[in-house]
Amino acid sequence: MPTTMAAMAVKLRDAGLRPTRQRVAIACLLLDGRHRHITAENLTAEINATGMHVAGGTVYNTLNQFTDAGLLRRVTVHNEYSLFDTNTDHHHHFYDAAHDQLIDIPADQVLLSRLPQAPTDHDITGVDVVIHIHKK
Amino acid sequence: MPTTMAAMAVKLRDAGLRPTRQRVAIACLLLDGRHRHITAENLTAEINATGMHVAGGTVYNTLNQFTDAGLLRRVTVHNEYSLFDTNTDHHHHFYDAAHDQLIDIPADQVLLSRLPQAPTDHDITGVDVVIHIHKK
DNA sequence: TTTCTAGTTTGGAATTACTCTAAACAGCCT
DNA sequence: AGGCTGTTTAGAGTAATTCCAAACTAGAAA
Repeated sequence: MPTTMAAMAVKLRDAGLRPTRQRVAIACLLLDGRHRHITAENLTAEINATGMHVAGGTVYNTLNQFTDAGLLRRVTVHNEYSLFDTNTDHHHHFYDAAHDQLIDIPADQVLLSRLPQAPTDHDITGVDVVIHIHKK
Repeated sequence: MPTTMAAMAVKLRDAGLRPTRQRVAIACLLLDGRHRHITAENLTAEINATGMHVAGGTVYNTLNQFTDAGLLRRVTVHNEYSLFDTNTDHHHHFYDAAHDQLIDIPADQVLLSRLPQAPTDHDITGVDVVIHIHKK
């Protein structure tokens, strides 16, 4: 399964995003099928490691655009900085605050057998379960 | 059930916090038994409304100290600013991102009938369920 | 009651994550 | 190639929060 730049360009176009050099580069790093959690800072470092340069603002814009397009998922476990999950399938998270570490939980390992009714005139758009853990 | 300053001083002392003027004032506003969600900015406005003044840094420090002492609970639904919940009992939340609105869900309205095992050497310290909703 | 001290508050500066802006640039259609 | 429109860029700007060193205070002790 070669994740070529051409394949990424197609993926971006399908998502309604013009495949620019920067977006393709970031897509190659993030949308290769591997499941990871990444920050803007973290991503910038990876881009730099490949020898190329992308402006800070563009990194933020791109992460937001990918998220809006459904290519990434924003994970909210603390309010210090944004975390993006390359796994957009339905799943949940363990979070160890002491080590600021996030671990995926497959959707089938959490069973919500009772959910409340959404408030009047509202639809449920998603259910996030965060299980806080602490090292013994 | 009068929520006197003296009662608040006792509550603070029990929590291991020296009952200073500022902390008692904030406790009177937040720890009176009412369930609410509040931000630092919001709290500052309320303090000002009573005619007293508390430095910005102290508001933040106090909210953090109350949270560490278990008198408040930090709610993480976005990463723009911190939200504190005066309800420290186990419960969950509806969150409407479009209106940045948070609504409590009593614990018994969510039934988690299957939970994953915590990673090796880790304990589960809490389970947060956030149900994202959107106005029709 | 005065004194002492450790803990607290203060205002302002510093930090941090992120957004905005206006000018340069690059896809892509023709 | 030409040109329109969307994108990138560097740097300035913003907003929430923390840090700092000096002034203050609660509470213990004298």
